[in-house]
Amino acid sequence: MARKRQSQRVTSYEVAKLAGVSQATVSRAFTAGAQIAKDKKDRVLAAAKQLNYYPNSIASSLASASTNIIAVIVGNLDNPFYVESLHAFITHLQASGKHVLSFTISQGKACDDAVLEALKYNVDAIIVTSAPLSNDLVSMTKGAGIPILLFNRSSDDPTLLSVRCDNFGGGQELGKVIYDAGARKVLILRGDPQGSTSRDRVAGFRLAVQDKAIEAVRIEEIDGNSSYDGARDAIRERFKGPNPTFPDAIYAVNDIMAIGCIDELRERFDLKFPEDIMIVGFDGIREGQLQPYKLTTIRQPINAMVLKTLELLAAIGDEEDTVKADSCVIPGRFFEGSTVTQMEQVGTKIP
Amino acid sequence: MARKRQSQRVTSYEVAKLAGVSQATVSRAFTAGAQIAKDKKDRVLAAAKQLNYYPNSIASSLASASTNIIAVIVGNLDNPFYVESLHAFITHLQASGKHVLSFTISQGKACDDAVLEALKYNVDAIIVTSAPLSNDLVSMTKGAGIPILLFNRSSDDPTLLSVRCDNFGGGQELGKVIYDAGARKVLILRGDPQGSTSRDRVAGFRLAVQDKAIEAVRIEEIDGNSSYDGARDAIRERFKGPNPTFPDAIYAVNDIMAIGCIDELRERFDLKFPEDIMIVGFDGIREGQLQPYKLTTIRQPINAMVLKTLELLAAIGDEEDTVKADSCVIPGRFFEGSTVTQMEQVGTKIP
DNA sequence: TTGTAAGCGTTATCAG
DNA sequence: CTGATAACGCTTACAA
Repeated sequence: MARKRQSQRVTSYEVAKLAGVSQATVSRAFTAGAQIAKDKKDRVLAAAKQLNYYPNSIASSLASASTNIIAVIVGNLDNPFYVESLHAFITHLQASGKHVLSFTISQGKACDDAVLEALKYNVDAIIVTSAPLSNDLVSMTKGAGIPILLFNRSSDDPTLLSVRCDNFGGGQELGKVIYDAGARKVLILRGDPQGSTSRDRVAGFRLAVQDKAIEAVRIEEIDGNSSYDGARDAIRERFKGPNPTFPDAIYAVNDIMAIGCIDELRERFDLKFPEDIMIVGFDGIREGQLQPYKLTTIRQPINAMVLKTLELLAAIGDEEDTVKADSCVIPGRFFEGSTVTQMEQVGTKIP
Repeated sequence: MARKRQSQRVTSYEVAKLAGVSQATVSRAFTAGAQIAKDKKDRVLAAAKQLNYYPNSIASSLASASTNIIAVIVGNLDNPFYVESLHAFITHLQASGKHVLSFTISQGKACDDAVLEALKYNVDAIIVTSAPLSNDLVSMTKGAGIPILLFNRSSDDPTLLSVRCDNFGGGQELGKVIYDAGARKVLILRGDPQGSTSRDRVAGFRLAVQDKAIEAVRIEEIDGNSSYDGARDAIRERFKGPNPTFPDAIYAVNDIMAIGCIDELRERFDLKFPEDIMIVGFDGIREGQLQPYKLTTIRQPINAMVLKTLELLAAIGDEEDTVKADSCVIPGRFFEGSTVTQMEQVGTKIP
């Protein structure tokens, strides 16, 4: 049964032979914390270096339980927030010797295919950022014993762990700020109307405004597709026609849409922020802090969120069920840019 | 030799039993284009669905030659260009049933560790974007028979395939544009002084300017670290002190530095572009086209570059050596923003 | 077209 | 602490 050798890759057997030990000993030499005498280890490592040997992680994945691969499914790399998140995941996982298998999902599509692929590769965990997930797949991952974690989104399924920013609380904070600044006519730019994130951010905002509202506040909501272009389109549509009237403030549920708003309103109407309109966003992406924007926003603590996620992952590994979902909502931090100001100074173009 | 079963994952043996066929037949049922009778295949697939079976890619990777995993090593996700590139790689590879194992490298560090990790996982190929690579590692990948491709950078090692934009040509084009606009005093903001990319872009620019130069052009070069912050720092340092004099034009060898320049000069000196200073960048990242910038630049054809890269990969798979490196330099396209104008209209603050 | 069985290169168990 | 050896779940020659 001759079989063509698929590559010239050195195996632990060859190292073992050269070092004069068993293959098992070679394996131990490359396993941190394994029981092995120092001299043997040195001998093995020397032989390995001489032969240019490095362990075959695929073989080790097959033989052991774990691949050291984490699947990260990113919904939408057009939104810098997800880029920064992916970046953080790669960096932190790399630091702890794990690897990231990245998937992207086109807007609006379910991430079922990606999850299935991840399952095939026996990944240690699946992290889903912002994309819907079918119940079938969730149960398959459970069957496979592979943890799924949601990042920056929640789910109706309470058994699914999720790490996210306190979207409701952040929305509230922005609502207060906007109300206190004197805005009484507010336009909200929603993201994905299906998504929990947008919903919570809007709900928090509305609650804060209503709590405060001795004076009535008129709120209008439109959809901005969670994207720069979507926001520009929505704004263009909303303020088309001659002599549009503008609100006192705009609340975009994420920064990238806020930037889209600003660009569109500057370009078409030469509006000034905050003099003509106030605007706030949510996320704290870097673009929002570029000099022409200096956007007032809630900064999501991406690093803390990522670390929390990895912590949860570790916890799941240890004990099956002691994981409490409560602690997985992390507060964002208000960031004062220069797109909100006291209403006295605001000269809106409203008749 | 009892051994604890590591998971409840269904194997092809169980499917085989249920379907009343051999395990090999199950394997064939899941292999596209395999020789198998339709009725058997249907039977197998039905059994698989019933048991929630899906193939184990790790096992298949071990048994076969290929993992269907491509390692993509990204130097610097702070630069949106690399983000867009990574995005394109993930998208296109996903479309052809491959997977992306992502690595990032901290600024200035070699990507040797990442390459070694990739080798351990027996990836089908390694794509390196912008990070230095030691010769040892290159020879190791050769030994392992794993192709390495450079993306957006070249190397002294002529055996290394590389796909990149025509940096020299793009630099030339920008040089012409700047000269023709009337600039005679130019500040160049370099990126990584070691890197081929920055070097070629500068060389092309200088050549074009010298070719044209009936009038002498004064060129000064400073380093911007290829980053937004680096550019701001460099500009701040360069124009510190009272009454600085400004050049006619700035050539930042990438867009993200150009944006940094603009922000810094706007914030500190309230300069207008192009009225006070002209500026051009290179890359064509989305940020450069935001309304406050509208940066004149050379747009790198990321998609074409990525497709070319994957094409090369496929070619390497087929025939070992027929790959010609010539065709791997792809021209960029000049994009006219609004940061260059005829010098008559330029009123610099130079005494 | 199908089944049999020998790898693929590790890890993990167990006996020494 | 070390070595022998059985998995791990698949692919693939080869025989039927």
